[in-house]
Amino acid sequence: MPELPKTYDPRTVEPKWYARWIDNRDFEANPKLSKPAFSIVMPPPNITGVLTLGHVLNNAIQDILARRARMQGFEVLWLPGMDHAGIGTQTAVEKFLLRTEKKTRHDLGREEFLRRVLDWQEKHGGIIIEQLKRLGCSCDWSRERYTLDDNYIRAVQKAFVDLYNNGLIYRGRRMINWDPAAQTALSDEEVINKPQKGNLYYVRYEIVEEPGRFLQVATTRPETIMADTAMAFHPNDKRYVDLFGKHAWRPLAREKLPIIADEAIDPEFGTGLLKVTPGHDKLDLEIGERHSLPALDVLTLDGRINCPAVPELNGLDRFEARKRAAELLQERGLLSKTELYANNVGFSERSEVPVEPRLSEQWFLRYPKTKEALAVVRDHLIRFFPAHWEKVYAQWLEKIQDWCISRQVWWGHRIPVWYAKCQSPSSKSQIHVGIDPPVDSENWTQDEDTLDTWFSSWLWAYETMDEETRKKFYPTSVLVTAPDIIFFWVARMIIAGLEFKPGKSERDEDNIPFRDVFFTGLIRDKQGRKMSKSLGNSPDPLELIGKYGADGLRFGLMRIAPSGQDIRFDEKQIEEGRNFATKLWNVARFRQMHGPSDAAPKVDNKKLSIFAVEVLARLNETIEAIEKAYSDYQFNAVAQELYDFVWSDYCDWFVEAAKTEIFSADETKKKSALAVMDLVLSAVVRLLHPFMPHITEELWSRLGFGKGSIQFVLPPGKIALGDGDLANKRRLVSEIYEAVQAGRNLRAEANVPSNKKIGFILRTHEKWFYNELLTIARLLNAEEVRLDRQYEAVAGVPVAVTPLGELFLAIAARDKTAERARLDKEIAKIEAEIRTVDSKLKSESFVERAPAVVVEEHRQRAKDFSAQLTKLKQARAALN
RNA sequence: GCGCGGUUAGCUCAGUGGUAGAGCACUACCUUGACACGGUAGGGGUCAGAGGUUCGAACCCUCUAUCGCGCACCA
Repeated sequence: MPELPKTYDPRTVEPKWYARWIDNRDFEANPKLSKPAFSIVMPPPNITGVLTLGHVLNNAIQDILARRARMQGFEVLWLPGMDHAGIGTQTAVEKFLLRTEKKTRHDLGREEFLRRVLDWQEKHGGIIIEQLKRLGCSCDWSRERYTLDDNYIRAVQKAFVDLYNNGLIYRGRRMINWDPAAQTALSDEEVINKPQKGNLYYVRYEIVEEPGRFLQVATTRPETIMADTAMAFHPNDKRYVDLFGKHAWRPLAREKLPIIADEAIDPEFGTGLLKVTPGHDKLDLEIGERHSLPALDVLTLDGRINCPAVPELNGLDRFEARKRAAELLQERGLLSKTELYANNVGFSERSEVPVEPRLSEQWFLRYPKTKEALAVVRDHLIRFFPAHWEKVYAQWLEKIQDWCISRQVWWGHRIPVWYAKCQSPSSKSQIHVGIDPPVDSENWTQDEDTLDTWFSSWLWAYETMDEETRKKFYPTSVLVTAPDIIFFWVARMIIAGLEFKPGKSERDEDNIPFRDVFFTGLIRDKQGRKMSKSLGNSPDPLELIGKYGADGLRFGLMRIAPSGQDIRFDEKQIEEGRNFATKLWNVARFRQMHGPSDAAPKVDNKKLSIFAVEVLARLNETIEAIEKAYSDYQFNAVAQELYDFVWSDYCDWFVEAAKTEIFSADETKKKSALAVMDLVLSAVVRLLHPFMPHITEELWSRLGFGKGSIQFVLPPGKIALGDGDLANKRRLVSEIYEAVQAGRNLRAEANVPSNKKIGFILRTHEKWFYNELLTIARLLNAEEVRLDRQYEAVAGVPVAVTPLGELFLAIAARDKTAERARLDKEIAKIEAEIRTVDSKLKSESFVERAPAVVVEEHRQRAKDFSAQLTKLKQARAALN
């Protein structure tokens, strides 16, 4: 067996193993096997996206779950894929065209533009898949899917057609969110409200029937005055009652406006008068419908004024026009005042421009199965982790509105609807809704629009699977996703599952898309800002992999990823992941230096050193803690448990203590210590494998723990330490370790260099640790630890009171002042402890009402402390 | 306005009623026969504030402050 290199080099090890796993088709799921199923569908990244830290976090978690399940004997399907990302991809290509050719998509025409998108996809598509492979993701790449696969397209169309035939999808002219930059309708979820500083303009409207009398109306949008079709006040508002039925002059594009009364008006706001603009405001449209007012549209699709009647404004951009309109009114004496005003404005999530409420003919979905969707989460057929997202989910479903699913975008799933070219108004067949075009297609034109990208992704959990796969792997075991798409995707997938029933029965539990949902946190930068391209604060994960290895990145990130909390990213933490990998590597290397490992180490409980008992007991505790953490999706806790066990319990304590046996001439003892190391190392690499797949596979192979891959080996179970004396042995070890720490502290306080071997004297009547003196000496870096029951130290020789006895440094007396100060500090510490414990014990209510165990614990502590204090005081008195 | 989450060491964060923790950073010593991407020791916290429940509160309850998120309102 070749010796391990001195440092671990992930750059050669990681790609080597990944290639081997792929060659062996280790990640491919076989639905024919009888092993229990475990499945995850990957939230499909955008086809032209590149890997971000968010993806790393999300996919590392999925990989951990998939790899752990594989080890546990599940048949695992982790199904990867990509999303066509309608608006996103189209916008990227449009920007590119404008920059390189100074052309818009309209210049090219639909067909040519789509060809260009495909070129773009050819060039930039799928990069992220290669990056995920570099991360070590164990996806079944043979099943990679795309939301524009032929089958998938048909499935999306079928969903549309079925919903249409069930009366759930309809076409209607309604107020929608219009994105003037992308020039498409958006769903409510794609609009983000942001507080904005603006002005409240007080505009004067003259009363037609009473020339010279003016009404004041407060508005934030004077540029839409030309679309006013009424003035309105609250019917109980006495100020305006006499005006009911009269008219006001519209100040721009002068027209007579009826003055009406409507309950929707808030008399407290502004002047209590509302200019009713049904074409540009949702509330106004409702008022307009109640009073049969016309809805005028004075904006173009790209957000300019379309009103030839006011040439000063016509053609101006909406924000330009707002200023100009205010000036015009000012010039005409119709603007009485302007106030600074903060209100919320809806922005397009994608284009980051304010959306325009707009009356438009679009396709809508009346959500089905909303009650059932609420129930499956409320009744925990689907469990959310962390659970508080259940409430957010429920609130969304309770207030749900119809979903505007059509987009004026070319890249995507074309709406499967055709309109007859020559319509005979009475004919019912002027619309054709179907997966296939009408037979006489030359007489029909297909709807120009495409479907909201989420209308395709909501089928992702099962339309990515064929019949056989679905039978085995649907519903999926768990979905791992970021909470910002809980409405966009998670909720809609649940609805789709319940509505389309892809499961093996009609029952909800067979049709829900997943059983658990784990919501990750969002990764922020060190200042707490969201990572974004424009801020440039998002590190390139590939660069991090280059510096720290994929395993280092994964482990470092997982250790700081608290469940459901946002994560503040700091590269230091990835460095720690890398350092941990190196630590593991080196402690394995240490084992390997002492001969070949035993794949099936046998340990005899009776022959184990007490230090071995301790480390194995800690391993058992760690295994238990890890299992609990996994069941709650507490990945950071799993990582932390492993980190602490490996670094502290195993490396710092056990390996150091075991060196006594490893370097001893006693072959039996040496073998026993090496067997314990094999036991621990073999367990540790298996426990770590889901987090750090490459290095653990390398060590598994190098140390020869098994012939095959570590991927399919059962995780370690707890080791039987059925020794009735276990607790006692563990107590002895902790007393030894405590004494060692006290002794090391003595050395340091006395300025003895770390590498200098020095003598210790232990004054004690205890005998039980005689056999461990060599180990104690090694841990203290002592040349010897001499036992002396009667030892009388010269005043000023440093001493520590330990559970084993009083431990003296075998050096000449120190400067008495320094030693006094040191002891005084120790005494003060102990006295403080005693005060705390005593005050509790003196309290009658504590002694009476606290559990007996707790009281007894406190009594024991008080006893120990005062014994320690007595000895410290004696040492202190000797210095006087 | 409603709802959710956070506030613990200089920093990033663990900690579900009984002795306040880790890593980083800092200080000192150390290249000791796995590891300087390392070892040993040390300093550093009235657990945001106030009140309550309890024998006992970082932890449970109420209120306040503050930061973040979601929803609603938005003339």
